[in-house]
Amino acid sequence: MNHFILSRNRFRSFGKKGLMNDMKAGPEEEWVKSGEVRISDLAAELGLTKGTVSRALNGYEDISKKTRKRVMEAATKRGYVPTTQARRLAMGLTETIGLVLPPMPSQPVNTFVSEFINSVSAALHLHGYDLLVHSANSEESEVEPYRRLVQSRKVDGFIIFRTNEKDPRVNYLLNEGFPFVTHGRTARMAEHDWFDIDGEKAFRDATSHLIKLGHQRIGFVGGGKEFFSAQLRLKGFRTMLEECCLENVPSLEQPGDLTGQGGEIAAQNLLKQTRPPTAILCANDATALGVMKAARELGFNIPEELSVIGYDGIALGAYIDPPLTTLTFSIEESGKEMVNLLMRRLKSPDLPVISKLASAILKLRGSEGPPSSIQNKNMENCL
Amino acid sequence: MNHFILSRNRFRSFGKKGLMNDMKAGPEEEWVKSGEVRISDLAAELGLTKGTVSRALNGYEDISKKTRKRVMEAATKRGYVPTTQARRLAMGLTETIGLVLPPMPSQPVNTFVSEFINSVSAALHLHGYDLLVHSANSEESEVEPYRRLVQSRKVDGFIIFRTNEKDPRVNYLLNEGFPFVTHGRTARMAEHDWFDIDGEKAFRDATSHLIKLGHQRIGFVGGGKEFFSAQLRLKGFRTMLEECCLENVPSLEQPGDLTGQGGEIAAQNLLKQTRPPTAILCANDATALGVMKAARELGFNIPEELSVIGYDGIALGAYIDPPLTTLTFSIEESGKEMVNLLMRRLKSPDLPVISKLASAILKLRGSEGPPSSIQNKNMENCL
DNA sequence: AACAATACCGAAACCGGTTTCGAACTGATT
DNA sequence: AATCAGTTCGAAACCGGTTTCGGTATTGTT
Repeated sequence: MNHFILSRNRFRSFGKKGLMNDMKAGPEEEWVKSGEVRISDLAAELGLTKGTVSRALNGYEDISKKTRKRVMEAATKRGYVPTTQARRLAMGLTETIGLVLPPMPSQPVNTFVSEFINSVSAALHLHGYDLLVHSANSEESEVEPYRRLVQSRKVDGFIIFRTNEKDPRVNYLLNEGFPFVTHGRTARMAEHDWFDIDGEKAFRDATSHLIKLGHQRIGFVGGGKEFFSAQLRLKGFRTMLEECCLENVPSLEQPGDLTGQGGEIAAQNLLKQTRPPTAILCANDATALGVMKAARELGFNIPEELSVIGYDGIALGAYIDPPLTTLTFSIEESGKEMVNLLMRRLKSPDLPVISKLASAILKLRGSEGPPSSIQNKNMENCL
Repeated sequence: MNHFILSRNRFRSFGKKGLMNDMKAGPEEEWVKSGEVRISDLAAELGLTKGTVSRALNGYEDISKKTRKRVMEAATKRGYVPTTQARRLAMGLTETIGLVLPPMPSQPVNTFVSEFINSVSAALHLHGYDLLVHSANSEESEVEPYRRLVQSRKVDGFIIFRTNEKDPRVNYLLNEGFPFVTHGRTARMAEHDWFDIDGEKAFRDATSHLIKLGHQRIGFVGGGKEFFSAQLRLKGFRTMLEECCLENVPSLEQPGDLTGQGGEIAAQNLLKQTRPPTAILCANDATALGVMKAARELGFNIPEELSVIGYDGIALGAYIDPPLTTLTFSIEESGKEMVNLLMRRLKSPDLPVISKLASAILKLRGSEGPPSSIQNKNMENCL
């Protein structure tokens, strides 16, 4: 009748830290909540040691079929689930990946972050890993959260996104030899795994599309110089201009900051020129929205008098007037691929660095079209 | 000279699980990475036991000032940081809160989730808690992720958002006696802590605003019936109509699904009526965007011929034409307050249930105005 | 039937901390 | 000098698992 041998820990109920009240309750009482069975309870109930139970549950070969069956059945019957903390401590790993949210713009406009978290978390789950999301405190250094997570051994690796060309987080983790994958390239991309969207190609495509429509004066609103991705987009723009023998006019390249406000300012600078561009390429959709707003206010009709193209593929772009043509990519794929890269790295830390480049596609929605007055002066030379 | 006594665990470097290569490296070598010092190392170095070191670091009273100072200094010098997993196992808590992302709409338009996660995570950090973000697998039951997290004891509590009136997650956790706080009310709100925005009042305000502008036929596009919040918004709308002696026309209340598409369909139903409304109130901004799109396509000028008001306060609303008037609230405050409620609950599980209601404010941006033909038939009776 | 090989399980160490208990030492009191 | 209370720390148990090692019991072989 040793059916209900209880370890004293049974009474450490959730968060209450063992207020052993009501200990007189009979052993047959149904006060057992899910997850309150320990491996030692199971072992005692079966007349085995916890080592044996553990091996039986984890598929060791030196357990007889009969015993294994007994153990498995008792485990499911009693609803035994191993305590994660204990298992992880014993195995010397955390099965947790850290993701530190970069400081948010005060007016966040795109849903990348939530979609990305969703996708990463789902992919991690397939590997038995958890996602720890940490927010960056703008008071302190950018690497501080990473340092804390590494030192307290809360995570086995990191997912980093929105990389800068010279990225302190990357420097720290490389120096520490700690596993991570970035979404976006960095100056040290040869030393770490990364996933990125081919923004250069994307902007070559977009530029080419505009040129084929007949545009010859194309403006560009960039992102912060610190973002590698923004530079690459600019590079794609320039490359295609050159390829098509179009002059690169410096005044048509405006800096931006990836926000709507930045787009407004940049658009004013562009459209108030004596010969304004007939099309504007924007480093992201938020910028494009700012550009469209400024264009409206300055009396430019889109797309008749001004074509606008963004980057990010935000869903909202489909609902504005005119719907925003944009470069879009799969966030879900990004998350999955990054998790694959990271899992590979965790399994075999000494494998050579690899990377993956995915492409964005141009989603035509209507904010671009042929310029009102087509002047094909130089076109024939090239196309 | 016992300065560098090393426990064998020193060599369990990150993820490699103790491949003790290079053990011949001299003790003076600088291969010690951050976070690789264990409490036993510290104890040996100081000629103390780990129990003593632990108590010294945790401020127990039975440690002499001299010893405490020695320990603290050695700890900072060697960069000792306790291993979280071990500490948590010993103390019987996880210091982790779970947040399960509900299934995402295919075209998410608002940034609530990322802002919310950011805010919750920051607030939790102040209390020494971590945020575990889990994504819901649409294949399985809604409560399954919660069950797993509870049983494997990965979290001490939950943050739940986007509640339904009858919410299986809430039922499960209440039954389990597991701590949680919801963002949004439920049918069992008397039994659990919750935080919510007063959507009813918000929609009374918005409706009142429209009525004062002269509108008498006001349409409403709701959210799914399962969402309590959507019902409350509808209730606010109806209440204010009644209060102002306006007839509640059933055909002016259209169901929606909180998406842009849903808004489009609902708007078509409303605007194709023989006497279309002069204003439409939408359960959220995504819906409002769909409504505006449909209105444009049907030739309604906004706000001259149709006023539109949304709810959520998405930043993008400021960049469309016309800028979307909306009801907005502080997501940061939501996160903070919810964390406060949850921390209180974790500290003293038996305290009575409390709740907090915050209010949304009407952010006028331009998508509403007086109706083109003002007929003040019934107004004088009420105002 | 004797012996080696194998299957199966218990015992114990371990992961890295926290916390309880009691012993040794200190200094003050009588 | 003996007693006593108060400091200060060591020893050991504990959290809940995993993994190594070795000892029986069983089986197979000649």
